[in-house]
Amino acid sequence: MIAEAHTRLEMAQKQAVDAADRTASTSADVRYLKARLRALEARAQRYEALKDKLRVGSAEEKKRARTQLKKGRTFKQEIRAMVRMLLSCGCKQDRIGQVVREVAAAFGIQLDWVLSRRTVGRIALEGLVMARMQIGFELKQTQAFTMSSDSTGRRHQNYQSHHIHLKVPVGYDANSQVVFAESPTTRFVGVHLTTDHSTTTSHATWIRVYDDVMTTFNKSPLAKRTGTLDLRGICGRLRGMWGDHANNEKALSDSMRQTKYDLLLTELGEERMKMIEDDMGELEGRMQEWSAKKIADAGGIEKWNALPAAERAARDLATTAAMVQGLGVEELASMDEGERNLLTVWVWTGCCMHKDQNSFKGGNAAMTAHWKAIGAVGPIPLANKDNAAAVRKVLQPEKGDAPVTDEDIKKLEDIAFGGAKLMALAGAIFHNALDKRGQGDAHELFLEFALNEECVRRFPQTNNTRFGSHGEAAVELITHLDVYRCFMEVIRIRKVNQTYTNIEKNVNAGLHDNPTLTELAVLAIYHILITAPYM
DNA sequence: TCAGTGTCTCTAAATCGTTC
DNA sequence: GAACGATTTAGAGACACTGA
Repeated sequence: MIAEAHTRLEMAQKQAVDAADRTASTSADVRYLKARLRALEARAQRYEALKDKLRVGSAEEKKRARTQLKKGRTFKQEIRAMVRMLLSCGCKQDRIGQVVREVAAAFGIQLDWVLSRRTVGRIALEGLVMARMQIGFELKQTQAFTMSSDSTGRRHQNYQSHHIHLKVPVGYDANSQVVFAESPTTRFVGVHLTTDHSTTTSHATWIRVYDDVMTTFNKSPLAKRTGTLDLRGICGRLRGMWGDHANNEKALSDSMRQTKYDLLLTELGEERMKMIEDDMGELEGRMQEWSAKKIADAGGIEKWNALPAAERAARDLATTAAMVQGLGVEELASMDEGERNLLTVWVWTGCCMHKDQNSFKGGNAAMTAHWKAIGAVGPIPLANKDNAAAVRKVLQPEKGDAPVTDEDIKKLEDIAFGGAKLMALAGAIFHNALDKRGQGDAHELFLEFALNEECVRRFPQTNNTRFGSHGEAAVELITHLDVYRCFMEVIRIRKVNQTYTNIEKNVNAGLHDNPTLTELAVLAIYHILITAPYM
C-alpha cells in the first residue's frame, strides 16, 4: 500500500515537473513571439516611412534640404548642438529626429529622413568628449582654481557630484596672450556612483574625474598644440576646496591638499636632482646617505641581503621617491616666503548655508534666553497639558504617536515658545508636509483674495526640512499679520462647531502676543539683512 | 577606402498598469 | 500596497550603406 502510494507520488511529482517545464517553455515562446511581432510592426512602420520618403519633393528639393543640415554625410555642428540642447530639455532620444523634421518643415524644409536614435546617442556622447576637452583646456590655461563636491544617497547607492571654479579663458589679446573672464565660472564635472562616503573613496573619485579629463584632452589635436595636461599641473593650480560642514568633507580637503603637497615636493625634488646631477660628489653623498638609511630601516646589511628580490626592488623605489621628496623639502625651504606661499596656499571653506543655519539657530537661542536675563515678560508658552501631543507632533515628529509623559509636557513647556516655534506650528497649518493635512489650499485661496493677487506663494515649509524657511515665514507673518489674524478667524468660523484645534489655538494666540511678535520681527530682520543677501 | 550614419539586435533599468 | 508582467527608454555592439 505504502509502496503504491510512493509510486503514485513519484509519478505525480514527475508530471508536475513536466508541466512546469512545458509552462516555462511556452512562456519563453510567447515572449519570443511577442518580440518578433514588435520587430515586424516596427519594420512595417519603417516601410510606410520609406514610402513617405519617396513621395517627398523632387530630387533637387531633397538635395537642397540635405545640404541645409548636412555637410556630406555628416550632420552640421549647428544640428548637433541643437540635438544636445533638445536632450538637455528632456526630449527623448527616440523623438529628436521627428522634432528636427517638424521644425525644418515649419521653415519650409522638407526632410526625407530623420536622425536615428543611435546617431542622437552618439551626438550626446560627443557632448561628453567636448565637455572634457573644454575642461582640460581651461585647466591647462587657468592660473588657479578651486574644487567642490557633495554626495547624497538614493536607494542605498551613493552619488558624488563634482564642480570646479575658475576664471575661464575667453579669448586672446593682440599679443596672442590668453584673456581670462573677470569673475570665476563654475563648471560641472560630473556625478559619479561611489561605493561609499569615505574620504578615501571620495579622493579616488576626484582623481578619476581628473584622469578622465586628462585622458580625453591629451589624446586631442588641441593638446598637441597647447601641451598635455598632467595631475601635477592640475594640482599645482589647485588652490583649495569647499564643501559642507561634514567631517569627511574636511578630511577630503586635507587629503587633496596632501596630494598637492606631495606632487609639489616631487616636482621640486626632481628639479633639484637635475641641478646636482653635474656635481657627482654631492650626488654620491646623497645616494650613500639614503642607501644607509634604507639598510638601517631593514635591520642591517644581513637582513637587507636576506630580503626577497621583489621586496628589495620595492624598497629601492620607495627610497628613491623619499630622496626626491627630501630634496623637494629642501628646495621649498630655500624659497622666499612669498614664493613658497604661492606654491602651497590652500583654502578650505565650509558651506555658508550651514553657517547661516547655525547663526540663525544660535541667535534664536540667545534671544529666547534673553527675556529671563533682562527680567522682562517673555512670549507665551505654546504647549500645555491639553495640546502637548499635537505640539510634539510638529516639533518632535520623530517621537511619533508614543504616549506623552509628564516629563514630555514639562520639556515642551520649556522649549515651545517664541517666534521660531510659532513658525513651526504655523507651517503645520498653512503648508503641511502632507497634502491632506492642514489648510494649505485654503491658505493660498484666502491670500489671493485678501491680497488681491492672482497667484501667491505657498507658506514657507517650516514643517519640512527647508533652508531659510523659518526666516521666510517670519517675514511672511510680520508683513501680512492682519491677513493671517483674519485667516485664523476664517478657519474657525468655517467649521461646524466653530472651534480651533489645539495647534490653531496656539498659533492664533501667538499672532496676538507682543513678545512672540517681537521675536518674529527680529528673525524677519535677520533674514532680510543677512540670510537673503548672502545666500 | 574610410568615416559618419542607419538598422537590427540584445540587454538593463525605470515606469506603467493590472491584479489580488 | 505588494507583486508581477508589459512597455518605454536608453546603451551599446555588429554590420551595412553611402558620399567624399
